[in-house]
Amino acid sequence: MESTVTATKRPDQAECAKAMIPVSDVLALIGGKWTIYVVTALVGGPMRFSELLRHIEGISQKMLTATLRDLEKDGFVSRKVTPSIPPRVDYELTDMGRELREPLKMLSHWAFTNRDRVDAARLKFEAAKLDG
Amino acid sequence: MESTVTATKRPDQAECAKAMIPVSDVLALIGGKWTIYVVTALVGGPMRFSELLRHIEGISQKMLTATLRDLEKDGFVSRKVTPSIPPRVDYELTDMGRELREPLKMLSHWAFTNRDRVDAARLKFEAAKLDG
DNA sequence: CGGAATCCTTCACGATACTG
DNA sequence: CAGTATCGTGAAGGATTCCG
Repeated sequence: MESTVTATKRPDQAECAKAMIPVSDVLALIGGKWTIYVVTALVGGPMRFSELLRHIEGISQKMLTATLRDLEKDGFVSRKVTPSIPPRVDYELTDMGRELREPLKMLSHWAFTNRDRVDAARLKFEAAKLDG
Repeated sequence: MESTVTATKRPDQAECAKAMIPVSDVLALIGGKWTIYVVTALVGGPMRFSELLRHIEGISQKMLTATLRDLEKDGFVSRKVTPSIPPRVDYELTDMGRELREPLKMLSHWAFTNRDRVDAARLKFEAAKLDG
């Protein structure tokens, strides 16, 4: 079956090269400074604009608006306006938005299990720099 | 055992809120414009600086240097100098760098299976904007 | 309340030139 | 060959003000 496979084949090279472009794309989609914070906040259910603003510490109203617009544009969140006085706008994750959680969980798991390795590498790098 | 658990608990909220910070960190680590290109190029094995420069289309030597420095600082790639004439520098993924492929594969898989959904959402968003 | 508009700062990135 | 140094640009993000 696999008698012709050589040890030097390295199929991952070409394979990953193709996959690289969409990865770059999705990174552009969720790579914004506040994107994952907004997505994560909405995982628990729909939220109003002002709720998000209070819930996500440090975000400005401008960036919240921009992030929500981008997420809406790409189909990750839906926007429902209730024309009352005062107006009410609810944001909610779409099905696709919720499915984002899977790859995000992978990333968070990786990040959590590797954070001290990264820290150690940084200290080592600093030390090596001082030694010359 | 779990008689006190209510239906409105939504454990994902708090759970994700904690995981959010490291996700944001790792996104900052690999969020650079060229980072995944460099990592992907190195998946096939060690490479010299000039090889990477030729292999990664469009990258400048400044950005390649900067990206490699960042990756080295965080422990994703190792740098081996051979003081010959002309000098030779080889870059290679560390174990941790190789482990990055798993979450990256998740992202690429997600991106690939969802790219037309994103496109559709964008068209719909554009159309809705024109309708007013 | 939920934005839009404006101004300003920072910084990532690109192009080019120079060096051990 | 493998960088460093310098300059310039645009986009991202922050603070503030105004509006329906």
